Amino acid sequence: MKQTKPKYRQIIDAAVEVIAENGYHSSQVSKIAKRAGVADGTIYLYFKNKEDILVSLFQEKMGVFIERIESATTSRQTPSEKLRVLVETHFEQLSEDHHLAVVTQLELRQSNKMLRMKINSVLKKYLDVIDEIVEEGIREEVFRDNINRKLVRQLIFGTIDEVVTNWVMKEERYDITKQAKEVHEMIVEGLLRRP
Amino acid sequence: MKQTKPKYRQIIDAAVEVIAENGYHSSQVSKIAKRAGVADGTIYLYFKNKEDILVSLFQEKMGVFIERIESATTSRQTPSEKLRVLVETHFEQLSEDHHLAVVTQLELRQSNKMLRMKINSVLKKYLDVIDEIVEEGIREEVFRDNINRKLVRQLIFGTIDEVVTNWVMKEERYDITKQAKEVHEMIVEGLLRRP
Amino acid sequence: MKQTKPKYRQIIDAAVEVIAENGYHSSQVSKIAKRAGVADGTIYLYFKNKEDILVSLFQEKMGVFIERIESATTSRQTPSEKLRVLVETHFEQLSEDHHLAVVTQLELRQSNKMLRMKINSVLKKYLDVIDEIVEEGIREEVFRDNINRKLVRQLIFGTIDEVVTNWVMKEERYDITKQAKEVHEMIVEGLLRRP
Amino acid sequence: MKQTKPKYRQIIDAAVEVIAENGYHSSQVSKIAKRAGVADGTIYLYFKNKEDILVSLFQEKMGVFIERIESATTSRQTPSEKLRVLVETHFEQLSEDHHLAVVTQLELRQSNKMLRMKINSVLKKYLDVIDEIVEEGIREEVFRDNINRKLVRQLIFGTIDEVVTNWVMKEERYDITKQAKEVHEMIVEGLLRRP
DNA sequence: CATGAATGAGCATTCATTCAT
DNA sequence: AATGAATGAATGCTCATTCAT
Repeated sequence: MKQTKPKYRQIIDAAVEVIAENGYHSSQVSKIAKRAGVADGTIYLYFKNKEDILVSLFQEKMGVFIERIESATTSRQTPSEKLRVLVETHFEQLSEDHHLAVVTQLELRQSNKMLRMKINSVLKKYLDVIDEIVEEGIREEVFRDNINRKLVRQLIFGTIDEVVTNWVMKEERYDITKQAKEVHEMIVEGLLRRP
Repeated sequence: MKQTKPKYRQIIDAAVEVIAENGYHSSQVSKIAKRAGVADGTIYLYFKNKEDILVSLFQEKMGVFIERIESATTSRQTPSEKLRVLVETHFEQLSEDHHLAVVTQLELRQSNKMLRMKINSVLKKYLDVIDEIVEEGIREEVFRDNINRKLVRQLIFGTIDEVVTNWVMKEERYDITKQAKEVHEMIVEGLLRRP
Repeated sequence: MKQTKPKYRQIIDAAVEVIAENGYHSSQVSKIAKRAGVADGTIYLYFKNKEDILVSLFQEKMGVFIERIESATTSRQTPSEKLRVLVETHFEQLSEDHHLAVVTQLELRQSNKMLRMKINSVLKKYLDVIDEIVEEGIREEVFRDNINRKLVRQLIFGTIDEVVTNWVMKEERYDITKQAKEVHEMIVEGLLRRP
Repeated sequence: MKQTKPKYRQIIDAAVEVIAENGYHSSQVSKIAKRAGVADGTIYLYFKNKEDILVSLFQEKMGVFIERIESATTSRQTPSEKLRVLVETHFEQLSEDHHLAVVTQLELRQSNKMLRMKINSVLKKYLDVIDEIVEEGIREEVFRDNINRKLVRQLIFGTIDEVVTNWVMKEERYDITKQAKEVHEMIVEGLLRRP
């Protein structure tokens, strides 16, 4: 069956697979091309260079990833509920895409400083979502107002990231989505304003 | 002045410097050898291969790092105090050794999966320290007993790591030791048992 | 304004420009096609391959070049006058077409042996013109009869070519047409039969 | 028999052979290394990059080439004799080293502008030798004093170069050293001061 | 113990040419 | 006739590791 997906997406999907399976350093352009079913040279019609594949990959995948989290946290929810949904959706998405989980948690981190800067700018949008929920929680007097917003964001993201990384390194042998509730409670526990 | 440090340590110190200054991927064995003041071949009398330099580096440096944290958390302290001291000592040590901070937070993460597994086994000891403090807190009924110990450890380590990484990526432009108190409070707030 | 020149000529003119501006090795077929305002594939409807563009270019341009020299050396002139006109016309034509000068003197020489052999067969006609003038000079007893005709031709062509190349390499910073008279005198001086 | 020549010279000699036999564009570094009996990487211990091999090759070979011409034109000779010896020595040397002749007359000319600039600066010394002989001839009132020194140099070098190139392109099917006398006479004929 | 010259596997990228439309 | 997306062969250079001295 001939691939009919636009080549750009075809290549990105191939890259995720190849990197997840072979690791970042064993993922030659030619291997990605082969998996995508295109010639080596075709890669360069759609991407500036190898690094551009990785940046684009991250942008595409994280774009969808973050959008889903944004649309899952609707206006009717309380800030705490939003955080719960954020954790849940984060875990679910990685749970459903094994390759993506490996790539984002392990492989893409071994890229050079330049690439990681670009990756961070993509992550910025995710951090903004967290910031907004936290801000809302404080405004609505659900969260304590004596917290350092930036540190709280780092706690939330750092915790989620560490939990996911541990899960991936344990070769995803347990169901991470079942931890969402606990992780959420643990995080919120420290944020709630006491009467 | 001729170097009199044993060559093993000489090479490890050179590696930290070279990696911090040039980045992981620009740190060739020959560059490390030159900085250490030995011949390229000499490296291989003390280390199995390049990866072994990095693993040893991490073991040596983290060994001291963790020992200091262990000895700073004495038996007279409460679990919460111990956590505070842990955060403080963590921040202080990286604050005092710029090279080490860059290497552990940024450069060593670009290593391959294999190397990072070995690094994780070194980190295990640190995580054990955290686990013990948490366990003690629960036992002494200071921390809630309905928490998931493993997740709490991931929250503590994930948060500290994220805070430090942010600081290093911001080129250490602020004094991270001043954040120790807040980070500690933020973490403990979620752990404390309520009356 | 739409190009109305036949595509064949359009492409050759584009090639001269592109090669003169970018150098031989940076003159990709796609760049020539773009300059000519045609698609890459169209090139191959008019030329067998890239080398064929260059050979055709040289044939076309040198065809005109040599024709002009032939028609400038009329039957009424003495052999020495003909040589003077030959040098003059040679210099003038390259002087008037900067791109052509760069391409013939510098860029086309970086082509491979095969291409240069073909170029030489184009030059053959020019060398014939020289031969004929020399022959006439000897026949008319203006030039010495103890000269080696082939060597004299090599002296004439070698000198003219070297003078032009020096001029192009000096970025044409002086008026080469002003040297025609001197070059001619210098050449003829060695040819003239002494009383 | 193990090669004992210093590797630097070994590689240069291999390069001359390989380029003469395969042409400039088919002379991969790996091919040169193989011929020199060293590993590819070894090349880069002695040369900065591929271009550096070619520049060094030209410098080394032309260095000797020019030195021989210089020492053959001794102080006891007249300017005209010096020119004769120059032509003779030029022809003889290329006659004795087929590979070198092919490389200097054909292959090295297809290099890029950068390389040719460097080659020209090596040639400068040769042109200086010519200039000096011409100058001496004029000073001693053997050559006419109304000649343009620069143009004369271009005539001498252009002629010699053209004669040699024709010989090489004719696959050296005749003995070029036998032409030295004639070429010399032809050149000097135009230079001599008439009584 | 120490040296450092030598090794050689490994890979991103370019670009002339083709061919389905 | 014209297009231009797709092809895939081809190569200079780096650097971890070895080993003769």
